[in-house]
Amino acid sequence: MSDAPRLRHQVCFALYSASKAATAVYRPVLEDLGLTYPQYLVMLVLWEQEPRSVRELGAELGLDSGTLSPLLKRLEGLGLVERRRSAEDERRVDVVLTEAGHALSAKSKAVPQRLADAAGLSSGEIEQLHATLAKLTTALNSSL
Amino acid sequence: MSDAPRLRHQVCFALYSASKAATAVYRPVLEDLGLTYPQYLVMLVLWEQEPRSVRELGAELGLDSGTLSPLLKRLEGLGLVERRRSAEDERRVDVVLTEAGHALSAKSKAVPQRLADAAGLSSGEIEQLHATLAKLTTALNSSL
DNA sequence: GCCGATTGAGTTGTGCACAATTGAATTGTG
DNA sequence: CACAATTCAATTGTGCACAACTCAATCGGC
Repeated sequence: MSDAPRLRHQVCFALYSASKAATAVYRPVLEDLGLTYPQYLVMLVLWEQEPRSVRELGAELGLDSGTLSPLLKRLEGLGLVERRRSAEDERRVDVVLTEAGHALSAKSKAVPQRLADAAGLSSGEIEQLHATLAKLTTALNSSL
Repeated sequence: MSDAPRLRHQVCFALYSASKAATAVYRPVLEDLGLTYPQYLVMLVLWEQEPRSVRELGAELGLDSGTLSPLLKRLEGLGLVERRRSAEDERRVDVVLTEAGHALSAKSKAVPQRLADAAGLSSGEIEQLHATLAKLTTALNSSL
């Protein structure tokens, strides 16, 4: 007993819980779009800029091909993206949005507000949280 | 392009990234203990108090039986816990630590320090982050 | 130009997360 | 007491995360 680390005192558990809670809030909203949360993240990157290689998507999101390959296959199955071998470098696969993929962008605009509404934090707190998380993530990733 | 939500501006992505980075820092440390991160969380709960029913573990961790049942089966396979039907209520399964499970507690004491070392945040920032995350998680979960 | 090293995407295998369902045990109400 | 409703754990199915590996394309040094 006793001097073992306590669950409620652990920042790692607070992060884990908050992250799960956030995706749980998004889940029903994204379900209306026909997307899972990681699929939504991929679409966010593509809505910013396309085409993107699998490699670039992985760098943005911190995911490897073992995660992205099947995920992109599902997005392609949904008719939202297309994959094609890059002409300049035959190792690369470029991912581009289909017309349906572009169209979904409009329907997605209301998504982030959902989290803000449910968060119960002031915009100042949100901003500070965001900054601290960014700093933390950078430090943790660079310690590996 | 345009007014689509941007990945880097999303708090949900900051949470997702930070949570993944934290478990990545823990992974090699926990590997020395023979545990995955969710298995470590379950052990944390049991080190605080046992026995715990599957239901109670799920309530503490926010996980359902679909996640816990196979996870506990693996912990049992490792010889760290035992499961047995509760005497008072035959629906419940009580999870108890084995001797090896108790012994692992001592080796786990150094684990949380690893994250603190890698975090690059002051203890004040950590504390504030923890408080904000707790508040956020409560608000998000109660909005469901 | 050749060849070893590296890079990029995909596959396989393990484990977590969650929805939906099953089936047994218990509870509540008539 | 009876029995419908609820609770609890387990199972099934889908999808994400990551390690380890394969294989082809490219790059670098000579």
